[in-house]
Amino acid sequence: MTETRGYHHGDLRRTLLAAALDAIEEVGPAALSLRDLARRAGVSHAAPAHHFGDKAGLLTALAAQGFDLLAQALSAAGDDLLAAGVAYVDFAVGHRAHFEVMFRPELYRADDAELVAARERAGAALRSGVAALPAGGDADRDALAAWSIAHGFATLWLANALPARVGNNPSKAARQVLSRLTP
Amino acid sequence: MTETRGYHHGDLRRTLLAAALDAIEEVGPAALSLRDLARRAGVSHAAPAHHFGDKAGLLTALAAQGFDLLAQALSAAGDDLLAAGVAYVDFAVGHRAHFEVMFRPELYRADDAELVAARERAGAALRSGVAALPAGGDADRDALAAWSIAHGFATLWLANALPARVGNNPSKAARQVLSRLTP
DNA sequence: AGCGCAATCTTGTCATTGGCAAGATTGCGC
DNA sequence: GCGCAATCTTGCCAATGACAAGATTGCGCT
Repeated sequence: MTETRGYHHGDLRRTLLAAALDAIEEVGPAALSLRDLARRAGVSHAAPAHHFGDKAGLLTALAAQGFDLLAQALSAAGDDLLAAGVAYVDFAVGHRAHFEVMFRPELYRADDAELVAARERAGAALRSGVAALPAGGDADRDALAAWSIAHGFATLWLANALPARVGNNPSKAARQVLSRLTP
Repeated sequence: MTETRGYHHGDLRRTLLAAALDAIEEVGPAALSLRDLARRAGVSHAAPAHHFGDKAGLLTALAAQGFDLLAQALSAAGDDLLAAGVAYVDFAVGHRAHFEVMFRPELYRADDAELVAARERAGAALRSGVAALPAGGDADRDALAAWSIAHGFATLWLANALPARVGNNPSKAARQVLSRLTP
């Protein structure tokens, strides 16, 4: 894969995205350095700019990829609200770098066409996850409540803000917390 | 207040913290520039370092201040769960800069003594807000669910991730969503 | 009153970074 | 096999964070 070591890298764009995920998990999306990515990929310091324009361009590509992965994860979880919520949290923990970029729109171009499309796919998957709710309630309110509780738990987990007693198994803890919504 | 314009500023520490809040609301906590703060305060580029050591030191002070303000806001909201939740969201929206720093521990020194104390005060206020819950449920789970839903809604609101139909009144929207927890 | 000293602030410097411009190399279409 | 555009490199500049060394000031102590 990375054996092509001529003047042309051959697969630099994907290599840079993968390196960015590693770097973001180490230092966070804000402290990401394009030059560091170039060093990790073994190319010159200006090579990334050709593929992504600037740092915001790279993060835009990463965010779009993230929304796409989230849409897939939510679709795979099916129509069960609890399963969708757990899938949401699992995605956040398992794709921490993607998740952290996705919900920091000041870091990327939120109006990018490809990104908007991916985000809408994820939104549709989210809505279909809460479609099968017990009738009688306000659907909008219930959907927003479900999204909020899953997103809040995931965010607090990633920020290391939760007390130790919650344990170290995000799926299990998330299932307990989310079950509060579906009595 | 800022009329003392001798060699010594007189109130530089507070001035820098206030300038930092403005700057963070404009460009986010990661893009904060110490040199920009120094320019806003009318001092030399190295002056901030004397009061805070480095950028992480300034953000640590800001986070501690934020947890303190949050503790006050939650205490003022009383023991009602819904009121506490709305107060949490109101704090996030009304003190956006503080809130964004507080839950990004990679930006500051999370083991700072003053900060740990303030965070524990906020945690205590949070727990007392959910203490008066209908008996029968798991208290830990209910507290975590309440925190998650309030935090998630606030985070999604700040990230501009919510659909337009939610409106532009965070308190009102938050009250509706939070009421899902207390039927 | 005045002296010393520490706190406060300034100037100067260096490595790192993002971004731009110009040039080198390569692979692909014709 | 030729031209050309895509890809990558080298070189450069301004901005930044951090550090060192020096200037200025106010406060405590005698």
